[in-house]
Amino acid sequence: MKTIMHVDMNAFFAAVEQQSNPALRGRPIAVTGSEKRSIILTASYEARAFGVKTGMTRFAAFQRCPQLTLVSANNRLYTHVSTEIMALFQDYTPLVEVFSVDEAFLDLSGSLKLFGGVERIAYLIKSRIKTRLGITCSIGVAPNKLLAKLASEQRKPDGLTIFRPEEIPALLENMPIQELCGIGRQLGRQLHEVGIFTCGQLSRFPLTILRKKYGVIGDKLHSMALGIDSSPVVPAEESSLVKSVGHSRTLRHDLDDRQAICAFLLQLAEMVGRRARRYQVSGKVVTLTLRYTDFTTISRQQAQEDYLNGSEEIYQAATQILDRLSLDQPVRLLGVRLSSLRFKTAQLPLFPAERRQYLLTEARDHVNDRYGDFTIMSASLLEQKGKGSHVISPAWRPQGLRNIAVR
DNA sequence: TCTGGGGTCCTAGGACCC
DNA sequence: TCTGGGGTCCTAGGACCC
Repeated sequence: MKTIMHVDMNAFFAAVEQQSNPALRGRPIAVTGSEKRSIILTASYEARAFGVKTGMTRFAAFQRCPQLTLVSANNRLYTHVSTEIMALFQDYTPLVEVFSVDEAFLDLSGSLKLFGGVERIAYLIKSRIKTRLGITCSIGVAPNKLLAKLASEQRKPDGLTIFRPEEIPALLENMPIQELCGIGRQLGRQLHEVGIFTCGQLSRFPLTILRKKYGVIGDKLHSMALGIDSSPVVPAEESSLVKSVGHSRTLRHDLDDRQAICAFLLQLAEMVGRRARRYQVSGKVVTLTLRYTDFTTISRQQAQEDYLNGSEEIYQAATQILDRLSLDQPVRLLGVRLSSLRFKTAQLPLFPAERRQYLLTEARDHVNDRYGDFTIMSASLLEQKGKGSHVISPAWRPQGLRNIAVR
């Protein structure tokens, strides 16, 4: 039987902001992107008391809490704090899986004796994070990741919940299904429709019907309802190669002018290309995503003849896809993604023209790494400089793709 | 002043080959 | 002189996570 711990920072972005600016402490604040059309990324507990939640528009948030203070997300600060926290976990086990910027799983099966039990490890982690960084976390402990995550959800903020193996069947019997990681709005609604509200009910529902309706997900649902999860805690150095790299952006104003759209695509292609080059991957498939004014969203992908990671090549591929689409409605979001990736060692091209382009890109990346994104860029990007806000996504992982270089 | 951005995985249909 | 199948790859969309 394993001992898995899930650590979840409480209102992470908001807590970090309140810690770094004492004037914000004890007050309802919310972290958002810098753009007009951005949403609430995280609300402080003071703001949550008013009903302010992640995903709300600023407008909706102010309706619920007029005295709300909005703070623009500070990506660098959060990654810095996150990296410190994740490093601290390493003191207790090398088996740390970073699940997101503010969450991690720790396999403590081999560390319990050394540190005197799981309660003590939880106490040490909590107090060290609190002392060093001034923020709190909720911790869940259970025999597997699914249950550890469920446990950490039980008490917030600053909670510690331990699910002992013998208590689990009783705990699950009346646990609402949507508390399980993997059952979202859609699945939850569908299961409710057939009268399944608790894990107990789900576990007794005929597996054959679940399979018929959900395929492999049906099997997964059944075992989840029983609290079964055999997935291992995978540290970054053992995690698999990244599958895709992409960026998307909601525009400040909807656009229907092809030239203006292309200018944004160039910016996105540059961001995608640069990240791919930094990770030393190239990809065979380029995907363009468009969201129209009415929110219908389409994606079109195209396999390329060769693996590529040059910004210009990605841009060309994206505009080729754009040419196939009609722009009968203004566009509110654009996205570019590179997938079917493979690890690619840097190799100087053979032909002079390509070689020149390669060296140019390398030099440009070097300058941009050193002096900031878009220090050197295409002339057509000039008028947009600074427009691309770099808001960190909560799904960001500190280790990123570090392991790729090892392969 | 309606509705972000980074990913992964699964499904279903069609093309194509044998 | 007809409607077989299996396998694989490609594509689009949607559900889920944070």
